[in-house]
Order: sequence, then C-alpha cells, then structure tokens
Amino acid sequence: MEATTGKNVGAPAITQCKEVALGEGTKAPRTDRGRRTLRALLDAAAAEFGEKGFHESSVVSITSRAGIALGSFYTYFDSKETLFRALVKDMSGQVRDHVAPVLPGHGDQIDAEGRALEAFLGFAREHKEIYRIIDEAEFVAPDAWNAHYRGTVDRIIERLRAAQTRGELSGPVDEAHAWAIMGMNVFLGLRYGVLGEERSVADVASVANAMIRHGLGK
Amino acid sequence: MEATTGKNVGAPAITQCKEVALGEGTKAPRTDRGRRTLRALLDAAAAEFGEKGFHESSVVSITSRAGIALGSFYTYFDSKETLFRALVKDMSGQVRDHVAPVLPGHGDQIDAEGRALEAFLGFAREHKEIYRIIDEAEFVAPDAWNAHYRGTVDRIIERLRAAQTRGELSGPVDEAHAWAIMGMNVFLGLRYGVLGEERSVADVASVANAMIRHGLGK
DNA sequence: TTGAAAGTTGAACCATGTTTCAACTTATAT
DNA sequence: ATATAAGTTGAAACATGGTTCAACTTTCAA
Repeated sequence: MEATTGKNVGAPAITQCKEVALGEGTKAPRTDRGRRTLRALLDAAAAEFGEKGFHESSVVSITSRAGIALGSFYTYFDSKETLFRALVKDMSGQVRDHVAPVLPGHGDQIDAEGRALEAFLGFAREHKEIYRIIDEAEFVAPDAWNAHYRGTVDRIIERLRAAQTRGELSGPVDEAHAWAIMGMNVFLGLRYGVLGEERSVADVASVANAMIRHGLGK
Repeated sequence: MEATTGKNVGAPAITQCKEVALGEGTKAPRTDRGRRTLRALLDAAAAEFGEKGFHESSVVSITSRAGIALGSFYTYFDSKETLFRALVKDMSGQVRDHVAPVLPGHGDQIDAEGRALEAFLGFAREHKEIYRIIDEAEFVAPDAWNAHYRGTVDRIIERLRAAQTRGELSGPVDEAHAWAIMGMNVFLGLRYGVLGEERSVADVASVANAMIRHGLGK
C-alpha cells in the first residue's frame, strides 16, 4: 500500500510492489530481512492453520513457530484474520497453478478434466493443509472463499464452452454442470486425498471421469 | 444417561428415554418444564449457530435468545461443543428424514436420485442454518460430520446397488460414485439453495440429473 | 401438606488470546 | 560516519467468553 504514496515520485522507475498480492491489511516489507520474516510467518501460518484450524491457532503460536517475536506479527498483518485471508488467496493460486499445466494434452476436454481431477487429488494428498484452509474459509473469510470457488467454476465453464464449440459435448453447457463437477472434485479430494489414501489417484479419477463422460444410466 | 441408573428399578415399566438421542455430555430433562427449556435452547442455538457460526456464537447469547439464564445452559449440556454436536446429529436426521419420502416413486433409481436432489435443494433453501451447521461441523465436530456424510454415502451406495441388481445401470457401482454424487449435491445446494435462488430447484435438479444419467460426452 | 428432586439464576471465577507500545537493534542511503 | 527508516522485542493492557457455584424457586409424588 505504501508503495503507492507520493514519497516515491521521482524514485527509480522499477518499484517491485509484490505487496499487492497479499491484499488489504497487509504491510509489505522493504528490506530482505523483512521479506524473510514475512515468508517465515506465512509458512508457519500455513502449517498452524492446517493442523489446528483458524480458531484454535493463535498468533503467539504462529510467531513462536516462525521463530520471531509476537509483536513482529503486527509489522506485517493488521490481524490474524488478515493473515488467514492472505493465505487463502495465496493457496487458491497454488491450486490453480498446479492444475493448469496438465490441461493441454491428448484427447478431448473431458479427458483434460480427468487429468485435472487427478492432479488435484495428488495435490490434495501432498498439501492437506491447503485443502483444509480453503474449506474453512467458507466460514472465516467468505469473500476469499467466494473468489476461489467462483474463479474455479469460471474456468471450468470456459473449458466446457470451448469443448462444446469443438463439438465434443452432447448438449449445451450449464453453470450447474460446472458447480456439479467442482463439488464432485472437492468431495473426492476430501475422501481419497485427505481422509484416506487407500486408492490410487488415477483409479479414482478414471472412475469419476467415466461417470462424467457416459453417466451411470444404461 | 441417568435414566439407566439403578434408582428406577421397580419404577413403572415405560421410561421415555428420548435423551439418548442427544448423545454424550447431554443431560435429559425430567419434567415438562425442563423439556420446554431444552427445546428453547436447541431452537435458539440452531438460529444462533446458523447466523454467526460456532465460534462467533456465545453461550450468553444463546441463552438470552432462548430467554433463560446463563447458568441453566449447563443443566442440559456439558459445554458449547456438546450442544453443537447434538445439533449436528439432530439436523443430520432432519435432512435424511426430509429426503427419504421422495425416494419411492415412478421411474428408475436415477429418477429417484433426481427427486432426492430436488428435495435436498428445497430443504437447503428453507433451512440455510442447517446447511451451514453441518458444513462447519467438518472443523468443529469432525466425528459428527463423519457420521453424517458416511451415512449419506452409505445410503447412496445402497440405492445404486439395488439399481444395478435391477439392471438399471451401465456398470458396477463404486464408492467413488457415491462420493461424487454427494459432492455434486452439496455444492449445488450451496450455490442454488443458499448462495442464490434465481433458478428453480426443479431446473437445477434436472440439469444435474441428466448429467448423472447420460454424462456430458457425445 | 411437605420434603426431596428438578430446575433456575447471574455474579464471579478463570483461562485464553489479540493487540498495543515504547525501548531497542539492524540496515541503508547520503 | 551517521542519520533515518525499517524491523524487532515481549511485557502489559485489554477484551472476550466459557464454566462454576451456592442460593433460590418450582414441581411432583407420597
């Protein structure tokens, strides 16, 4: 935020203002030392929130896990909630960036959705904390939650529309299709990614994908 | 719990022990007055938790909403969490009981699943608080959450198996199918029941159901 | 009628945890 | 070098709210 004040008028043209990425209520570090502290804080928070959830997590515990003093927390975040919000935003991006690369590939768009689910399941296994944090955001930071799921739905619709244009689908695309697919993916991720790992992600993804392609009916 | 102590040996044969229904950490009222108070408490809690969520809700606020004294709360529940747990259990039953009656009817099992979704969507609209409470249980009372979703999945599997036996499905039933359908339903309920009501439940249910029956593929 | 059990009350106790702040240390630009 | 800004520290202020308890009222069965 401070990066946009008048003070910097006439300063060297390139001002790295990555701070915007963390959002409202966040103060960007201006030195390397500060950036290191902020990073430690974010990592500690991800672990803490992932293990104990928002309400059971405390700023004291997060800072001690990060190896910094309690007071330093407020150098970077206005509140515990601000940190949580920043984290959701960050992690939403991580999920998106992890799934995106597998989308282009062989086969049609439904195949691609299958690969997306498989990638998502794998990611859920490796990052159970991210999964939990985004889910809990429904209650702790509804705005951030909304941004995440609306964004995901929008991308699914986009892809289905393209598929339809290419003549790959049996009928017109409906927003409800996208919500249905997303809900499916989220619950499959919860069940076979977080709650249990007894089946391979490929197996689960192929079962689900066959269902999306052909349906269960005769 | 106290209903099972030795004191009642030799008492009239019929002991209404509805109290078991609320679970561990719960004390059953022994008079009508007590039952009225407990009911007021449960109703107030459902409203309170539905509006503000578990952590923002306070026992003070719940009791004042119910029109009883703070201390009376602990006559019926060991803790705020016990009450929440009891509520999840109760509401899980409400959802189940609301959906069950629409299952028998015309058409095959996939038609029945469509009616189930429609009933669920309608219920979500009328009882947004129930929806939110069960969802938040994932974090506040994971055991109760598990019981609810495992139970739901089990019932879906059961129904699909019966359908398969009758030759209504294209292939064998997989647990993942049930989780996928449940996830779909939950997210569609969230989107078209709680977040917005711009579409009719019948419309949404039919789109989703066609997808389950035929899939999206050509 | 009466006494024991059930239920009610709300102030006080208690534990937790967020946020502030003024003194201090480290980094950086001139 | 040194002044200024950035960053650090942790004790203490502050706020919240769950839970206990001993005195009290109501109910109900004998």
